Amino acid sequence: MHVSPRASRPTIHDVARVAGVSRGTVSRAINGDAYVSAAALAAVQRAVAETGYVVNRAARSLVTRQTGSVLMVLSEPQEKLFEDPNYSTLMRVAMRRLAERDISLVMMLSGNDGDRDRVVRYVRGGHCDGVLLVTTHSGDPLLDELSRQHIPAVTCGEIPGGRHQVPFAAADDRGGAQRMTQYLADSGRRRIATITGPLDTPGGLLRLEGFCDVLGRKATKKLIAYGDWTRRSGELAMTELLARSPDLDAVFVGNDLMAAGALAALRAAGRRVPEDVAVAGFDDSSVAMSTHPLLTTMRQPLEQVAEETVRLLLELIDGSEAVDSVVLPTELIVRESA
Amino acid sequence: MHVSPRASRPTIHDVARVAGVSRGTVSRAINGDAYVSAAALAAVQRAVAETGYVVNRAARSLVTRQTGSVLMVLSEPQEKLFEDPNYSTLMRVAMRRLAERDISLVMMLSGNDGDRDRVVRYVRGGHCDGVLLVTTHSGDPLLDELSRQHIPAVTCGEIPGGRHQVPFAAADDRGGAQRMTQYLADSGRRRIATITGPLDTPGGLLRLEGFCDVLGRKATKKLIAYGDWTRRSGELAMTELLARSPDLDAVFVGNDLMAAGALAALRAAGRRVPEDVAVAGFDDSSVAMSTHPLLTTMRQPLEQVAEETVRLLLELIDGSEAVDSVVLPTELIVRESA
DNA sequence: ATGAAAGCGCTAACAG
DNA sequence: CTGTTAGCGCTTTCAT
Repeated sequence: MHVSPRASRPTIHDVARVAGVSRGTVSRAINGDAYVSAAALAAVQRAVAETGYVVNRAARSLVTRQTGSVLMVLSEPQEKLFEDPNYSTLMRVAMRRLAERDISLVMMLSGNDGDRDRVVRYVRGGHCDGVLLVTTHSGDPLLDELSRQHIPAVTCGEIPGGRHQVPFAAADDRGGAQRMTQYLADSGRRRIATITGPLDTPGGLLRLEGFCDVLGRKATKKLIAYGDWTRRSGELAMTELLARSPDLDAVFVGNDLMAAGALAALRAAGRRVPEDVAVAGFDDSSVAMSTHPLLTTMRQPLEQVAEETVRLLLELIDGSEAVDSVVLPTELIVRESA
Repeated sequence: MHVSPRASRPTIHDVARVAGVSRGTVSRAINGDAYVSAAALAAVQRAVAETGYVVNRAARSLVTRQTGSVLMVLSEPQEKLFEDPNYSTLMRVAMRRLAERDISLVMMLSGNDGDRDRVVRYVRGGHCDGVLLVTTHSGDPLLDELSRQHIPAVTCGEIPGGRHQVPFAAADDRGGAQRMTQYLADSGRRRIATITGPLDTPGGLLRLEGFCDVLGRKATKKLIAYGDWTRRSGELAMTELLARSPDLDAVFVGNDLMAAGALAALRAAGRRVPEDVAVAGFDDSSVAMSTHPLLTTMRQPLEQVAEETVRLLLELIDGSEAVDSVVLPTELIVRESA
């Protein structure tokens, strides 16, 4: 006595029988083909409701060669993946916008070689109609595979050192950094230091460049320290800066999380913020509102960046040959720390 | 002149030709069937490498009626979705563990009715082999669909008011709350208040119950305020408590984020922490290390909870008729605030 | 141990 | 406008 492991679902055949039309007509009705009589359409709709029919995507994929899904690839080392609100915003927006078009979002990690291999196999297998890249690095073999297979792909944030021309949407990191540095200088700060993110990330590099654009020769090595976006690294970098340049009176930090770390280091060193040292962050993430003092920072239009990223991908999937990358303006948020 | 939109991929047919065997044999070789000669196996492997063959999942699904994918459903209103590290940990662990078995993770939101509908259709369509529920509420129509279709499902955190017996993995919220409340009492605190999470979430309800377990009749209405997990709600609730019970000397807050808000309210009211008022959180999330003073809190074994959740689901997918839910112990982390 | 052949459920080309 | 038909690429009997 074999019990079928799962109730078998109604097929297009059942719908055709109930509606009293052929399978071809059902297919046309379902897919919004113009050549369907009103009567047939109504009959099919009734039959679909009655049978509880849901299209079998595997069968459809087999013939259309479209999968109805988009792959989002997260390429950071897994641990610190989600300290950054960038990811969650993009994910949320992508889920919403793709769902509207009945495209499903599948997520894969690509932190180590094994992962990367899996992702390449997945893409090569044609299992998705497009790819959403997050923090991809320049040498990633996935980029080659993508262009070889002509799979639509976009990245959220520019790929650093990109010889590959994957379109992207991003905040104006460089301009934002210039703006903040200028603000610090305009406030009368004379010895302005910076703590950068990893220089192999666009945010890390571009924000440092913006800083240097404004300060020019005054941006000496002694005033630049390197972090990795984590709170802890900000704390360490600040301690180091204090040792190297005890007379600094301001610090532009590459992101809010590191700025929170810097604040802790400053407090430990007995410096008052902002009286002795002004501290500025970048992102306007939620931590900016939970530090003491409240953090002055550059707001990134995360939501918009995410929206644009997804829009770009959708356009490509819909057949656009090429799309233009977009860069969105940042906004200075003055609170207490600078 | 029609250009094919995408290079056509090698099929099992190509592999068979190159390997000099039949398609049936290739299929057996690929799927690890025992009845394949060593010679045939080697030939197939060589041919696969040579052709760059990757199985077409859609075709396979069509016959096996398995999809090789798991659906993760996020049922919170979209905005505050990711303030909670719970989600990201579960997602990360799920991606890793599922990838190991070549199962892909698709994510869907189910915040409003439209979303919920889509999810039900997706599941009804048989588009996934199992479902990972996150913060599902008791009345969710998805639960009915799941049991009707006999689709394996587990939840991360118990479903409140659950008549449905979906297996789950969770931290010991109630025990943890008891432990923390007891710690506060043992420290000599006499007027202990609490700020709860939403009572329709397991964490919200169970942590309040744990609080009441220890305090008994001393847990009066005047000492209980309600929040919604957000920082802002914690700040508001604390302000309210201070107005109602100015003599309180400790507060057990349902999560760290609200505790950060409570800290701000206390500071605004001129109370010193922990001298005047002890503050305790729950979760040991990253904000606990960025407050001033550092937050004393209960650590949830998030990573383990996630691991167990996924393990449970995989067992179900592998054919277990039923699995037991698991509850993991929490740990008291004493820092500066209490 | 292997080949041949029959579908899985669907779309699309073709007649009508 | 609609029915018929030929596959899409794969697994899985059934013979051999």
